[in-house]
Parts: sequence; C-alpha cells; structure tokens
Amino acid sequence: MAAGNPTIHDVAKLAGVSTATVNRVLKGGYVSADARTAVETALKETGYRPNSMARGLRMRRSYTIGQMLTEITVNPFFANVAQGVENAARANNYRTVLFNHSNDSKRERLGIERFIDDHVDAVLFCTSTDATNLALLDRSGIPYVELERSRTTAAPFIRVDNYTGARQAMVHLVELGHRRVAFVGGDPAIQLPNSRRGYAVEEERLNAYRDCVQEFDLLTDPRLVRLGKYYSMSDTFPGASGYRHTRALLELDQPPTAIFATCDILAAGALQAIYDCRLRIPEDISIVGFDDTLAVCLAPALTTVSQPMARMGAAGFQCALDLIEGRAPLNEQTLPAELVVRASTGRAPG
Amino acid sequence: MAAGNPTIHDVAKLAGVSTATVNRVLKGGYVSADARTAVETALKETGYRPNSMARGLRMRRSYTIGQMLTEITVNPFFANVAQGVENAARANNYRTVLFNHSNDSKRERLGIERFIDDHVDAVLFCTSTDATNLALLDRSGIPYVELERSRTTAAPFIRVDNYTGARQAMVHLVELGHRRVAFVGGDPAIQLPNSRRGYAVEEERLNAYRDCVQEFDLLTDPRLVRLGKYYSMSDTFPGASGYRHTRALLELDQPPTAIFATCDILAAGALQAIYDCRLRIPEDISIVGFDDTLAVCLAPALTTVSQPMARMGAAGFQCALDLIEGRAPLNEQTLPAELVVRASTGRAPG
DNA sequence: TTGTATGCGTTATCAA
DNA sequence: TTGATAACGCATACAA
Repeated sequence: MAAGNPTIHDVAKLAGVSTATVNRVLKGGYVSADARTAVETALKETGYRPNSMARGLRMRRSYTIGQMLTEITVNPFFANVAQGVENAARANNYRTVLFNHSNDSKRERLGIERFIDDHVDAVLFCTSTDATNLALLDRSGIPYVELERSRTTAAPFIRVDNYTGARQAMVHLVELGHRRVAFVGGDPAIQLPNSRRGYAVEEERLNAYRDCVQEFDLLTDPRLVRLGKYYSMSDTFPGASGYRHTRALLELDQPPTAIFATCDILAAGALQAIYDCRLRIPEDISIVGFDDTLAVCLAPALTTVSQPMARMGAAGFQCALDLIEGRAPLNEQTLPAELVVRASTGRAPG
Repeated sequence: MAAGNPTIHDVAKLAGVSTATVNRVLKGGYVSADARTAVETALKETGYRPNSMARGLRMRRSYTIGQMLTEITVNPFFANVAQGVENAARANNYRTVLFNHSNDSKRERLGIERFIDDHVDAVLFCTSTDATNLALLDRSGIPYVELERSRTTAAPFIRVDNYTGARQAMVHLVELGHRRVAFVGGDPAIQLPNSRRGYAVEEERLNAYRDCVQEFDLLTDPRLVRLGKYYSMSDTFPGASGYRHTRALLELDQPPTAIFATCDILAAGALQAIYDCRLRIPEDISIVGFDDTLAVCLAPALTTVSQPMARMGAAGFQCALDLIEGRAPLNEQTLPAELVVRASTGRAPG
C-alpha cells in the first residue's frame, strides 16, 4: 500500500467483485446488500481514494477552476476575492489554480494558455487586462466569468455598486459638516477604454463624488480632484501615489478638510502624508478609503467603503459552475458596498 | 476544433504519421526531416496542446504542488510566500494548489486528504499545525517540505535566521540610544511544544531581545516583555493584541522609549495605540516590526525586519522538486532576515 | 527511422 | 444484479 495508492481494481479484488460493482456502490446504483457490504469494508480497508486525473480524463472535466488575478501580493483585495472563490469551490468539490498577470497582457495570455493546458472547466477573472485574451478561451470552449471589471458583454459579470458605496462615503462626510472635500482616485480615462459595459469602477466613484458636490453644494475646485493610478506594480511603496496627491492637496492655499481616497492603499499613502505634515486625523482632516482591506490596520483605523470581496468570489464561482453544468447564470449581478465608519472621520474643523 | 481540443491523434492524422512520431518530435528523438516538418506544421495548424490529465495519468505525476498555508488573507506573509512558490513552480512547469487551514488541525487534515486525492507530487507547508497530519502524507508516499516552522525532523526545512534578524533590530535601537526597550511578540510557549527542531521562531526572537538587553545593559523589567499571539483568526482587527499590549506599556510608570513588535500586524496595533495616546513616532517613541508586510503602508512607514518570503517559497519549491525527482535536498536551509530602516525609529527622547 | 499496441485508473455501456 | 469491456489522451516498449 505504501507503494502506490490503491485503485478501484484493488478494492474490487479485495471485495471479490468487479470494478463496475465498486463503482456502483460509490456512485449509487443497483447493488445487492451482500456486495455492498463487501465493497464497503474493502473501501475502508484499502483507504481507497479515486484518482482525480483518471477521473478527469474519463469525464472530460478537471474539476478545476482557473483564477486569473491582477496580483495577489500587491492588494489584499485579490487575496480576499480568491479566498471567496476557493471556499465556494471546495464546497463543491472543485479546486482552483491561481495565476497573477501583474497587469501585463502578455503574461495574462500565457496564464490563459496554461489554464487551457490544464483543462480547467472555467476561468474567473479579477480582472482581465484585455478582451482579446478572453477570446482565447472562447476558442477552447472554456466558459469564464468576470469579477469587478468587465471587458466583454458575453460573460457573466459580478460587479459592485460603486456608485452607491462612494455616495455613502460622501454623505457621511457631508453629515460631519465637510464642505471642502477632495477626491483622490483612479482615473476613469485609464480604465474606461477597456470597459465594455456602462460602468467603470472609477467612473462610478467619481460620478458619486461629483453628484454629491453638486447636490450638497460643496466647494467645487478642480484642484481638489486628483486622478491617477491606485498603485503602481513597480513602486517600492504601493501607496506612493496617494502620498503625492495628498501632499499636493495639503499645500493648497485652502486645503480640503476631508479626503475621499477610493482605495485603501491610496488612503494609506494619504495617512503617511498627513502624518508627515503633523496634522491630526480626524481633528484636522478626515479621510475615507475604499475596499476595506488595509483599513483596519492603519492608524487611525480607516473609515472606508467595504467591498464584499468574499461574496464576489463566491458568486463568481457559482456562475462558473452554472456555466459548466449548462445552466444560464445571470449575465450581471450587482453586489452592494457599504460604508464602515471607524476612526479616521470626524466633524469638520473650524 | 471548437468542439473538443485537438489530441495527439489529430496531429498524427493530419501529418500522416503515427502518434509515436508526433511524440518523438515533441519530446526529441530520431525523426526524419520530412516527418519532422510535417508534424510541425500539423502542430501549428491544430494548435495542439497536450492534455495534462492524460499525461499525469500516464506519467503517474500530476505536476502539481499542494501549498498548505495558515491563512492567506490574515497575514500578507502567506501571500508573499505563496507567490514565491508559485513563480518557481511555473518556471518548472508546475502548478500549485492552495489550501488554508486557519490554524485548525482538522481542516488541515481535510486539506491534506484533498491533496492526496489530487495526487499532488509534493506538499509545501507554511506552516503545519501538527505532525500527525504530516504522517498522512508519509503513508501516501508524498514528499513534503516545511517552511518557517518545523514539526518534524525528516522533511526538508527552510527557515529564516530569526535570531540575527531580531538582533539587528535591537542593535539599531541601541545605537539610537534606547535603553528602555519593550518586546511585544509571540509566546514561545504557544508554539514551542509543536516544534521539532532547536529553534522556534518565537524563541529565537525573544532570545535575541534578551541577549541584547544583557549585552548592552538595557533596562530589565519583566513588564516590558509582553507575550501572546501575533493575531487571532477570529478578531475583527488582527492587530488587537498589539494594541492592548502597547496600551499597557504606555500606562507603565516608566513607559519604554522603543518597542520591538515581532510581527508587522502587532506593530500596526501598536501604532494605533500610540496614535490614540497622541504620542508621536519616532519623537516620543520608536517602534520596529518584523516581516516587512504591512510595514511600508503604515504611518509612519515602519522600520522592520524583512523576511525573505519569496525566496523562502522558491527554495521550498526547489526542495520539493528535488524530492520528487529523487535527489536529496539539504535537510535544512537558513535564509537571512534583514533590518529595513524606515520612519518609525529615531533617537531616544530625553 | 517508424508504427503498433498496451496500460495508466476511471466511468459507463452493454450483455448476461 | 453483475461483469466484461471500451474509451478518455498520452507515453513508451517493442517490433518492424
């Protein structure tokens, strides 16, 4: 037994039946009581476990989901989504294989080819760099699901209601009396061209900001809106961009009393900038993040818009499973984001 | 072609040769020039990719490594190690499958059984909860490697020189004039009973602290040594333990001028406590972390002992591959940890 | 230099 | 109710 795992043949021989009978007790079927007990004891004795490769070959199904992630180490967001997928997958006897493309379309292509080699039953993207990469899967007949951002309209898409989430953040600040609120966030222009649906993450968040500025008659100053990337893969400090923007904001003749940074990593950089300027949060300035990843670890603990990362992953897996098994999942699902108030927001000074 | 991927038979038929010949041009062997070109064009035309399950079945090798992690979402340390493993694995045509046991030995057991079902070629642990779980693999003849912590002496073990790393942190503080240095760290008593080798992570770090206190004649006060868990899986805020310990330290009649927190998550909690007490870092108090995970994101950016997480993962994979292919890797490898000085340490006040 | 034939372990059809 | 058998796609021993 030490040398090589027991196969269904070993079980059959031990039980004095054929492999077909063993299979029947395993999968359910007409088996006599005698045969059943014989097989069951043989099963126990051998400690038989089916060989997943043989089964996969035979069933033309690998029971494996490929997860294409941007970069699991650079933003905890991805680890949390992956975790959600993983748990849902395990519960359904699926396993997952990860691949990080680091926003490099060529690498993503490589990863997709690996997925095809692995005969994954479906692929989850969070998020894809490029619609042409997705087309590779179409050719192989492998279904896929997009999370967070969408590059195509054909595949099911699990999204988050970024508009409402961002709006909650703004309303919270307004209620605290802030009227000079800065926005530090992703530039819609960077992502939008790639987006195939009505909403790009960045656009939604920015729209919520702008709408609230209008609606609540906040100070409008173009210098308060700072757009760019959330973080750079190559920067030694991912929050560098948030740091720079915040420094610039604090040097304004009339600095904002609150900053809405639409990613906890940006917010982390903002906190560092504020710390360097020896300002006190929230007494001197309030700050709200987005994601709820680093938020709870920062000083002070960050008020942030929490994304349902694990739920997104789980919903994505469910879609994938539907696709695999020939059911038609919703083409689009929107999950809510929710403001979590912690210690980084307070009444506007003055 | 859309329905079903091309097999080696398709290629053979198209090229007008046998599957054996196709295999020969794929794997290298005696093939006539004519046959070779015919096969090569057929390969291109079909876009043939070998079926990894069929190959795995035939070769009795899955080209898959199982990674057993404590919990990828709770500490970025694990994501970084996993990333290191992953990259090394990909470079060697291996894939990895993750499993998080959340410090639950039963869950770990479950995961190992899944790995056995998957016929993984080897398992990497970072870290195992329990030596009896490892024994399951022995019975299946699956080799394994331990990272960071060891529960057995048989398997190769990739460790970090925690003593020297921690010592660097202490020397750094001493050089800055600190004489009242607190230690907030893991309790050796929690982990040591499980450890099968001379060094437990916690013991090494604590020993370095104690040795330095002696050697540099620092203040010895048992109240300055705060032991416990790095973080709790269930706490809403992982840094809670660091927060509590730090609050207690700051309430001492003679609070420390520096804190060595032996995990960035603990340090994050310490930063929050210090922030709440309206003390300024490093002017009022210095703090050093360990790991270099959150460090760069905290305010102020944390001076910390950097662990070679990706290297540990890569070295672990190499060991696993050696084991799989019948080579004998070193039973133990020690990687260095290195102090990274950032903004949270400065001259002792007063 | 090339092709035939077999087995890896599982599932499932079909005949008994 | 059961067993013999074929097939999934690949790799390879052996024969030609």
